[in-house]
Amino acid sequence: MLEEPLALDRMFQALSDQSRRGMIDRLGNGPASVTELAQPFAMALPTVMKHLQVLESSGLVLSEKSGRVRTYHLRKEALASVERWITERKAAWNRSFDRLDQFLTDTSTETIAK
Amino acid sequence: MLEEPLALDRMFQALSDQSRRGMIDRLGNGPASVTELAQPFAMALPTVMKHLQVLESSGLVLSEKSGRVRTYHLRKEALASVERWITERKAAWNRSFDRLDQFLTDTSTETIAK
DNA sequence: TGAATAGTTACCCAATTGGGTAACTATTCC
DNA sequence: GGAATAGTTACCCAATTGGGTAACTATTCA
Repeated sequence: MLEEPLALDRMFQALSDQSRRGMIDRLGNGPASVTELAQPFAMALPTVMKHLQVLESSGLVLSEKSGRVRTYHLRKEALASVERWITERKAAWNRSFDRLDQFLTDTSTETIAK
Repeated sequence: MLEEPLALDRMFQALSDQSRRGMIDRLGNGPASVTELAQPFAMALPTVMKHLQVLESSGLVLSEKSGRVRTYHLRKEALASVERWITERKAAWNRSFDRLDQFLTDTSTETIAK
């Protein structure tokens, strides 16, 4: 339950690059090899590999190699933990709005009560 | 409706640092000055300012200065656009699961039909 | 008006990042 | 066994990042 802050660091970092988000989108359609993932990008293969390593070390993606082909696939639970961070914040913000509402209500009631 | 990719880059980048996420958490409780935001951190003020500038240029946060005090506050709509990116992906993934389900169903029906 | 406060600017520095080439190691196919 | 394919390793490079110090400019308060 205790979210590792460094893991979140790496996930947000991994998501902060358009190309990497593109690779995640591609993987949303199912597993793919390095070459398939590289195909839409005007990048040298080793550069693509670095992006994939960033994604894998963030935990958003996994790979295993069979023969000469390495296949990547999504780890949806990881994306879920990013989502959790966001929804927790939204919840907290709404709570503090509620407190403000309450304060305003109390204040105007008092004013009326005078 | 067309999400600016570079804006997302900057938001995810801004969220990829624990200290910056801490400042966002603090701002969830209401607006705060630079000094207040700096208080929990063992960082020099100019370092804190850089974090705040990263947050502001990502659009997650806004500030205005009155007298000698600069006050920061959240821009919740911005966090919402990060959230949107994530929920869109989740939706897409579920759709591709549905297709897989359909495929498996069709296949087993065929097999039975033989 | 002078001291204290709040923030800002101008730099410095090492580590990381996102891009690249060249050369290499498996695997697989004819 | 040799060529083609898929990926990997070892480097290089400039720009960015996350930290810092020193010195400065408002503002506000006594």
